[in-house]
Amino acid sequence: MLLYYNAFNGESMQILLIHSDYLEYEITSKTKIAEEIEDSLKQGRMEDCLSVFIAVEEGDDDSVIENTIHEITEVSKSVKTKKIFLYPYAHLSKELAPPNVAIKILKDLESKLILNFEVKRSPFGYYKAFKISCKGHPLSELSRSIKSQEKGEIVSEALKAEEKIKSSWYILDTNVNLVPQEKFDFKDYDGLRKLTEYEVTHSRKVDMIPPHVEYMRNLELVDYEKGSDPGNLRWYPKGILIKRLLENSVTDSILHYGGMEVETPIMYSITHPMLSKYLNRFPARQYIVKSGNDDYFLRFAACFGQYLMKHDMIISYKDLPLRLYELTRYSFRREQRGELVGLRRLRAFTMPDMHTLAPNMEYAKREFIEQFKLSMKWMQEIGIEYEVAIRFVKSFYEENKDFVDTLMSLIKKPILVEMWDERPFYFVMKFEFNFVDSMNKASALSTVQIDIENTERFEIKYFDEDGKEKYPLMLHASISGAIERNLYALLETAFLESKKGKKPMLPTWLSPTQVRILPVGEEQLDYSLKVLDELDKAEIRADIDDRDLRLGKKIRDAEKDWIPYIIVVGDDEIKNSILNIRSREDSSQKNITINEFIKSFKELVKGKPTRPLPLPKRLSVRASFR
RNA sequence: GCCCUGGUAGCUUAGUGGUAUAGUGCCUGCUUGGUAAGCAGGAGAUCGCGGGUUCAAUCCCCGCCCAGGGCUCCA
Repeated sequence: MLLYYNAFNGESMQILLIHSDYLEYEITSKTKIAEEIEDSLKQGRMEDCLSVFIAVEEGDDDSVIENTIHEITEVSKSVKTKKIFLYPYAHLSKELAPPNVAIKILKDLESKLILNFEVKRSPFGYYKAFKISCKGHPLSELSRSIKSQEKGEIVSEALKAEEKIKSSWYILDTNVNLVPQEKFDFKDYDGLRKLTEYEVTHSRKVDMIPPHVEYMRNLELVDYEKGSDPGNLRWYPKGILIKRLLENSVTDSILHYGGMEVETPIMYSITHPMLSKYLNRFPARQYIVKSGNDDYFLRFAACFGQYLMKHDMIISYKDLPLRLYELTRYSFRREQRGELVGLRRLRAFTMPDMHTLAPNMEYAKREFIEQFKLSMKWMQEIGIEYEVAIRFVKSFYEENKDFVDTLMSLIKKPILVEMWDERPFYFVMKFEFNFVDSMNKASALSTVQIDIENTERFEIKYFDEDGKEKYPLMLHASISGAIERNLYALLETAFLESKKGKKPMLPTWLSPTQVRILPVGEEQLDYSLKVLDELDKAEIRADIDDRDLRLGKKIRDAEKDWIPYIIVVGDDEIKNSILNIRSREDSSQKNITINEFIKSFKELVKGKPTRPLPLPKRLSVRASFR
């Protein structure tokens, strides 16, 4: 099994630090476990250095390296030296690591320390004569135990491989020329410039709480939940309304496209042979759940359940393309603590996940293009601006340039391209639609990938015309990307608009309260309730501010709630059977009849799903969630 | 996960080695009003959690938790 746990308490690397006037050594003889060395390493001397004697213990792994560097750095600061002498010294421990592990850790340590220090290392596995002179001041002799990571964590091979993979960055211009990223003129492409900077150089200069985090909490949509693991949120009624509308909307579009909706378990056995192999080809960290004595991992997408389902299916070439779809509530990824932010990066998130089987690459490409279009349509429907990134294995690009032409003819703007020398994951190509937020951070929403290895791994087969069983190709698609991330993009978009001087708001079809009725005083309440009833019958989410407050106050509260339409009901309106309506979008006021309003409103939200308001309609009896 | 910064009523926040402001929200009463905040009174805080130093800790020290930023990473 390729998975590994680095963990378990107890093991630690032992180090002894001595601030020395000098340390010198000379090899006397070789042991069986000696590393190969050059002659220059047979003796050595360093002056005014921090001598670091090290014993790598059983169970130590890479995770001790950073901690050791940290310790050495701290001590070197306090004794004010930039010279480090690493000296393997087995006698510090009774439970030594295997020699190959120890050598690797020592070398890694050396190569990382060398970035900030002058470093010498004596060779591993030799008897050596050495002389040392200890400075003798209070801080000059220190010993430390460096622990491995304490908690069990599974790091997939793909995650580790990703660190090593070489990629090149280009911009595909509108003439479908591949321009090296640094040579492209970004003048008219600010969003793409930000995406590229983010992806290539990772440079950003920001120092503020992300606007969407303030919004999500202040609007009583979503909040942090201290009682859970970080990155698992609590959703209030208004938030869940928006979430459900987005979910229903994307599910509808996928069902119309031809996805067959299924539901699969959220946890799978860690020892299942097919699954554990796949875990290692996916760049994510997992949650582990115990059931009795068995370990299960929480799914990070709908892949597992759908693969296992497809494995058992009997599929003819006539049935292709075959698309299984699930809205994963939830997908779990145990992201690093420091990566989690608001709605942008979570440990539990909702994602529509569709897997399409295609008999060959031509077919797969055709599907890819259709799903690319479907994603474009989604982004357009929720009104989010995005930048396109495509990632290829180099050889795939060389063989499929025409395919790229087609994508460009659809998107008609420059695209960021990442090209891999070799294939780090299970896919040869993917696209993403990236949203760039108010802090110039980019994150992926829609994505489709062409997978060339998993049908074989999971023994997913179809019967071809010739009656033989074959492995199809498979596309992974998340048409909208994570639903939470869609809301993040909507809120950040609202913030970006507000910076331009517009009032921040959500699209009307997603606004929890779409219309608020404000009776000027108590005498208008009965009439106002009738108006509310009419709107309710028309399936418009309306509520009424029947609290004993001044009108100005009620208006202010409605504005703070980003309500798209405010209706004020006073004696004049009642007398003339007319509604006074203020629109948030353009701050205009209109006097129209209720039927006119309903008609224009329905026109505006045509084709969009709707749900009732999940809160009391009278504000006077509505509790606040925070 | 590591590094940096922060955590004081529901929310926003002032402040201090001798347990603490204010605004807002909430409750009560008064008021009745036209497009972003009427008036008054009241309740509301183990100052994130645990330990240490001290006669005394919300404040100083250590550990932890949570959040934001950086590294890293992605739906």
